Amino acid sequence: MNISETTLTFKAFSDETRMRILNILTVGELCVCDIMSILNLPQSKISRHLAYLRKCGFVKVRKNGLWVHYSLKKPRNKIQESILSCVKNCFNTVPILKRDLNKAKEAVKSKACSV
Amino acid sequence: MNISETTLTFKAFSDETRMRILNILTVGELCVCDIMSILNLPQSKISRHLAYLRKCGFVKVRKNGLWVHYSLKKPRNKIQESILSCVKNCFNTVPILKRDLNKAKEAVKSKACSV
DNA sequence: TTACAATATCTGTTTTTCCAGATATAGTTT
DNA sequence: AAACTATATCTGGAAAAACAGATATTGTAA
Repeated sequence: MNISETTLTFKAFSDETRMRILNILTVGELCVCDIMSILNLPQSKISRHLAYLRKCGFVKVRKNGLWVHYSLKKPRNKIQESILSCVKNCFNTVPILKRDLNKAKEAVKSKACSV
Repeated sequence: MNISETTLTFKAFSDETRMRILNILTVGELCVCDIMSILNLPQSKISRHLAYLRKCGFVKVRKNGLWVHYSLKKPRNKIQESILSCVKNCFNTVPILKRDLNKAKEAVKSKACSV
């Protein structure tokens, strides 16, 4: 574990859009269009930040036809692990993150039904 | 707790210099000259990042004559608290942070003796 | 094979962040 | 008060990151 890997981990969360994306991915796998509609942000913005998160190894991708599904990767080290558990425990104290999370749960639930 | 405060918390740790400063402050109060010699970085660089950390409420200042002593503030919310405990638990897996920490402990110890 | 839909990437621009070196400020000592 | 010391801030510039809108790519469906 080196220091630039460590700062990278924090950088992932130091942008509002990425923080919101990482937050909602804690409920499970989502496709880009889900993320767009949950966060209500333009597609190119979402895609750009997802590319960032992919590059620094925070999320993984599953392609299925036209859809690209994103989910959180298993944490690779203690720091990522500990920060992710922080996300899960603390972020419901931030209104917008809490709201996003509820929408995300609905999206995941309705998906499970339709299968 | 709002979201920009949250991203700010992560931004504090998303720069190598600031991460190293926050890391060594976990051992106790240090003055700017201590920090300079522990991290071996130019004074203006340290000062600039300390100003940043001051502004976003991570550190507090105690002036004593010519010296300015910095220490960590008590965490203001669950997120800061949880990240700081992450610092204390995880950062010894990062060689440079571990080394910094040992130097910092010496600095604090020798200070305690001279009083 | 044409049209469409989902996602990714490119473009040009603006904003933010970081830096080294210079200068300013404000206590201390002589 | 002059010289010195510790620290803070300013300057100008470089690099990185962000954005919206346009375009490209790649499956799918007609």
